[in-house]
Amino acid sequence: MAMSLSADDEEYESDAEQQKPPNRPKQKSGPLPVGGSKQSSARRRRTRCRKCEACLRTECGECHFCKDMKKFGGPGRMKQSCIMRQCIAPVLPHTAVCSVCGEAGKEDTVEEEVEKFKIMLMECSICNEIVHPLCLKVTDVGGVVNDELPNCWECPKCNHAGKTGKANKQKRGPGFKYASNLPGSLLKEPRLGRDIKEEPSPDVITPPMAVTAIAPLIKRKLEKDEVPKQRPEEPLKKRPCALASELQPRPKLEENPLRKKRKLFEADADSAIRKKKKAVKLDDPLTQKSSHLITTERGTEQESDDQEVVEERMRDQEGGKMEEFEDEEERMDSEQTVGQVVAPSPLARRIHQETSQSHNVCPQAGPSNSESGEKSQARVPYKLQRPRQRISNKELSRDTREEPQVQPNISQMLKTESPENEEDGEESKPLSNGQGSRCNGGNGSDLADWLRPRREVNGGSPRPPLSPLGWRRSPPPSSQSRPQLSCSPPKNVQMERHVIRPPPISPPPDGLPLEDGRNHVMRREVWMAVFTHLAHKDLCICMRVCKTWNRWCCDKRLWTRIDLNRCKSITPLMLSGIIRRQPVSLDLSWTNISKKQLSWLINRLPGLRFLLLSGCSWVAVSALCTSSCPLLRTLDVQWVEGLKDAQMKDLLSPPTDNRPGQTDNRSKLRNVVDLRLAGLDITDSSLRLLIRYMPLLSRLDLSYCNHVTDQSVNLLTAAGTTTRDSLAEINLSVCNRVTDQSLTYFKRCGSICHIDLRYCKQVTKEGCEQFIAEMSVSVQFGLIEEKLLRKLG
DNA sequence: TGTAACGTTAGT
DNA sequence: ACTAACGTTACA
Repeated sequence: MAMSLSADDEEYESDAEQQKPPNRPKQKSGPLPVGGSKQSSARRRRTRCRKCEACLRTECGECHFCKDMKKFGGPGRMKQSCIMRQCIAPVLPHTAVCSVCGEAGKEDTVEEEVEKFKIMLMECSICNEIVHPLCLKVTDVGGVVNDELPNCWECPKCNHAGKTGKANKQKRGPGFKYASNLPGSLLKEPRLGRDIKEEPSPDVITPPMAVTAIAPLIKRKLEKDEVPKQRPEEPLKKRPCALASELQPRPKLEENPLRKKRKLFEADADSAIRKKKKAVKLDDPLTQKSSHLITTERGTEQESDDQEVVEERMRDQEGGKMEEFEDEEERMDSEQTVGQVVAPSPLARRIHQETSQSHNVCPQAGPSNSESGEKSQARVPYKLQRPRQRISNKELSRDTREEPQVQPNISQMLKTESPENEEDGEESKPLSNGQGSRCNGGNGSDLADWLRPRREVNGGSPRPPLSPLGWRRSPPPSSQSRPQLSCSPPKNVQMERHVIRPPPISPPPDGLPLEDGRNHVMRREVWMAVFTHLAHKDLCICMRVCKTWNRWCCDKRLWTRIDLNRCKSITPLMLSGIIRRQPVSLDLSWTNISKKQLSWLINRLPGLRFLLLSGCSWVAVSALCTSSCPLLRTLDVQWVEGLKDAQMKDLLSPPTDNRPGQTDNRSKLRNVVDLRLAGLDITDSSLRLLIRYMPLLSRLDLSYCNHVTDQSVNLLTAAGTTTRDSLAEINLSVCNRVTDQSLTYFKRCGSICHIDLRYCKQVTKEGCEQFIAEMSVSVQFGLIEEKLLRKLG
């Protein structure tokens, strides 16, 4: 299509219509029949929940889909929802009815979760049938509820029949919307599903794989009203199974990622989880009071599973030498129940310790302490592959129907996701938010992991000396090389496999449930006030205390600024943690973040205002060329390796969108106010671009830019330029080609109030004094330091 | 294999 | 009737 539509007018659009764009599908009979009858393959189209954060957002106007919309001047051919508004929990349409009794869902008519489940509509991800579980009358087999999607399960019939859903052309399951239309690599994950490979992703760690039948249900229900959890796409493929598949063979899931997690109605439903365990058993999940059951189960199960995991882990990880890391949250998750606000049980602890290693299986595994970036990178792929191999082997030798292969994973998830699981229990009432817990669970630790190690890293890793100059000092050019950039950008980062999930939306619980069932006297906001004073590292520790704190501490208000400066390696889990916390400011300076990772990040941080990428590679920074971050105010790309004029052009130039209707000539960085270009080999040609595309530029750091001259300043302050009026602060320190002449140019700037010319060999003290004298007529400047001029008052 | 485009459904 | 957009198809 690109070609035929390359003409770029809207008018052309009509022509195009007539001419029939290349991609126009041939006429087809039309998608799914309505009515959701029992025919398999007749699927009810889902619709947005209207409640999740994504649904509540307004269109960004910037994404691929928005640009296609007529309202944004596009041709309106794609007909897709704004990327920022991809519903995380698409629901069944209101018109959906039970294929057995013909009636709608009636869960609103009862209070009890178990009852609700029986009369709510459930859509089978395999046969697409929508029914009230109660109408099925099938009690001998269990249904498997898909926690990822509201009202979705594998009905008892299909489950019992061993259908895999794959039959329906690799179905993704209801509500699983591929973001396939999205350009770039950002959203590749969905597709992955197809090939089975579910990769470990941050989210994976938190999959809600339920374990028991009813509990999950209950939980899900609760969540449902609060907040939809994840995105449609992920559910299927990625989330649930990712970890699992990675870790071990999961024939079935593989076939149909959608399927999954919990069994209902099945006496031994839980078997899935405990398969290894076997010790504990649920009677009838449906009728059981899940709470303690779950707890109990967990206890034992965990233990055994953990061991298995460990073993498995050892095997997987050569020598079992993983980096040590603390999975605080995991511990928290596994050990504590909602009500428990304090100390984990010794047993739990022990288990945790024993199994801590296993967690490393997850790609997240925070920053490796001593592991080199490369190493850690390599690790990922390794894991990814491993499982596959195993899968095939096991598949061959095992009854795929069994869920056994899932165990280790599950146990892991239990550990990591525990909050959710626990919630399943009756105790779940307090939070009852799978999503929240999930997020918190996995993320708390991830962050903790990286925050902690970071310290060490900081201490030991080579760091360019700080410049003596104030103003965002920057590492001197020559002296040191950029920290491990050499081994930087992870190549095989599986970003593609990451689930795209907005931050938690459900309101966190307001109270802190105690063991006695009551709430702590201090309400959430009070606690939050306290948390506000904690360092991130401490917040991470707090996140281990209990689920409630875990959620509270993940509040984005506490994470407006995330600093990963010089963090050795950026792991998937960290990325996920970042997304969840939705920082306003993100410092990734001197990290080896890859382009894909950065792209993935910024596309998910709509509120990002400050992005610091100094010392990163241009390859990574180039992600800004293709990703949208219209609200970015501060961009720090100083000392970016390979960033020269040509790259600056790529960075600043408006997107070249040839599609009809695309006439946005504005730069993606048009709202940048503070730009840091220290240490770059850029010339006036880059400055011209700045002048042209950054009309709001107020602070500009050109220190250590050896190509900057008086002429450069002349350009920036020339009549007719926006910078002439917008520039308030400029740093030209260590720009040896700048002379006193530049000072005369600065007199033209109406807003200038800070001029840093320190260490500029050709700038004289006399020149500065003269500037001050001449400016004194209108503005009083002073010398803060030698060659450092600042407006007084 | 990636994704633009489309027919049709869901909601107002 | 209209808009939004889901889920699928087919082109490149």
